[in-house]
Amino acid sequence: MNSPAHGLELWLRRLALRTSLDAADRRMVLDLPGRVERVRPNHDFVRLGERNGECCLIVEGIAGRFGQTREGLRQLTALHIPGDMADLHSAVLPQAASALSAISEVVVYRVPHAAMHGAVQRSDRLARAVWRDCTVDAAILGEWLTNNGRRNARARLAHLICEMALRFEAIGADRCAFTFDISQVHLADALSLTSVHVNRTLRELREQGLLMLQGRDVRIHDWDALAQAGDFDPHYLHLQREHPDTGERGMRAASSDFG
Amino acid sequence: MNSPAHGLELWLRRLALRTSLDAADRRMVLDLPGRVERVRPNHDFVRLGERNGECCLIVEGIAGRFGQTREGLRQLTALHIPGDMADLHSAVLPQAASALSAISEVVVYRVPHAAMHGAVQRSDRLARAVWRDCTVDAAILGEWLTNNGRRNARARLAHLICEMALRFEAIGADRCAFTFDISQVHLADALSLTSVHVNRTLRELREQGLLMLQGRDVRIHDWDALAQAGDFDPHYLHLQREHPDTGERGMRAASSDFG
DNA sequence: CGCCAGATTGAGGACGCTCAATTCTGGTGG
DNA sequence: CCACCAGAATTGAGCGTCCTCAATCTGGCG
Repeated sequence: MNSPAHGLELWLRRLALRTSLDAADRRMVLDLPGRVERVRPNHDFVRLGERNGECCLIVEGIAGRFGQTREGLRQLTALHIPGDMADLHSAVLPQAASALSAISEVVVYRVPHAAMHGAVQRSDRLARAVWRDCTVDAAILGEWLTNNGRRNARARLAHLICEMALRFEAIGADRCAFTFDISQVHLADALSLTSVHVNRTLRELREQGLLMLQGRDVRIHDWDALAQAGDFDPHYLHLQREHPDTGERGMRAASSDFG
Repeated sequence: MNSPAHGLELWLRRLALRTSLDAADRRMVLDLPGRVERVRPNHDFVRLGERNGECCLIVEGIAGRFGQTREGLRQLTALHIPGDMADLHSAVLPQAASALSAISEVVVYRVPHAAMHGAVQRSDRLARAVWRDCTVDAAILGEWLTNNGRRNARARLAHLICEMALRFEAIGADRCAFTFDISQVHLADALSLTSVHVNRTLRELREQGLLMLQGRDVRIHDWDALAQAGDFDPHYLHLQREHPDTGERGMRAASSDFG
């Protein structure tokens, strides 16, 4: 349904969130060339170790970055939704250290590195915004490490759902009722759990009246309780235009007036 | 012992690993202004949520980036050694999403963001190298997530030791005999384990003749076996000047002729 | 000599895993 | 319209890795 143009708009909106870009900057982003590609679920569109010459903008669907052990155990190290430039870092580090794979049916828009570098060289503001976007991905990664390493299954799952809710909200969805096209196996890969345990934990959250996840649809019944259960502080997502410059964080277990 | 100048040299060497920087670029890096600060073990030098105006180059000692849960459980999301620009990303995202803390006695060199931006604006090559350095940190973070999420304690510990060995080697140490000034509590924080379990696992590796970790000194007796035990593939560290452009990775369980 | 942080060891418990069977769901073709 | 199928979700039973809670030991230092 979504077009590459819409994907670029979503990305631009995020870039512009904390940097003031002028009309020329915006044009450059929206005019980024590329080619559209449709990827079936569970198919890689960036293979491990391959040197690739494009950044992949997610236009539609959910994509994941996978790490893997010798024994074949998989770990999702990132989940990407429309408007995410999934391997922006490949612009400066073309040798992929992890694979990108479609989780649902995905549409990507492949933007040549050369075009990306061209845009970034022509505008310092844009360069900074792009670099920052990379940095936000790293901040999310750090939060995932803390989440998976130091919280139990229930909190972990709640935390991930909260994160995805806010990220979907930022691209126009309803925070408490959105489509999240992912299987329990993939949730397990993201959370360093097994799908069996994800299933039981999901049931627990459902029975406690916090959320429902049926088929592709998430419905959050009690945002505050879910954020509390997930020990969720949305700061790391850097979704707000401006931070209250108080030095206070104070948004632990984000209350529902966030945003 | 180390001077800020030496720290900057180490950092520059890494920047220059994959980008050809000219004399002017090198000068700009080596002339980066800043102020030296000594930090005692277990003291934060970048506090959570505080907006800070400098990037911290580690000149001496070991520093760590910490995440934390509501209950106070801590997770190390990065370990930094001399020559690391520990919070380079703060140049574009000043609101710290995690704290930086000294693990051993640490000397940092605080470089004002303004100086960093100035250098980066004056040279596209430098801009790209700096952005890439940020990206390598993210690649390491991703590997940590996979490591902690999908490997058992023994492999996890072996993997981390291998990583640190190569990173120390890159700044002049001996891969198989180096000083790693860190407590078992901090190792546990890095590996998402408890210190008790780190202790037992360390003993196991010692009894199997793989390594010795006494006091601050690591001695690796059998590199190949340790890399095998840790399922260690050094690619993600991006320490080599050039990658064999074959598309083959082939360095799983890095053999000792790496580097 | 006393103190303290860190390392070490023991015993018991729990959270999440493994293996396996069963049910549900949506899509396909007859 | 139904039979069929594959993939996903669900549930059960038993188990193991790692955690918790101590207690003890060690080495450096005032």
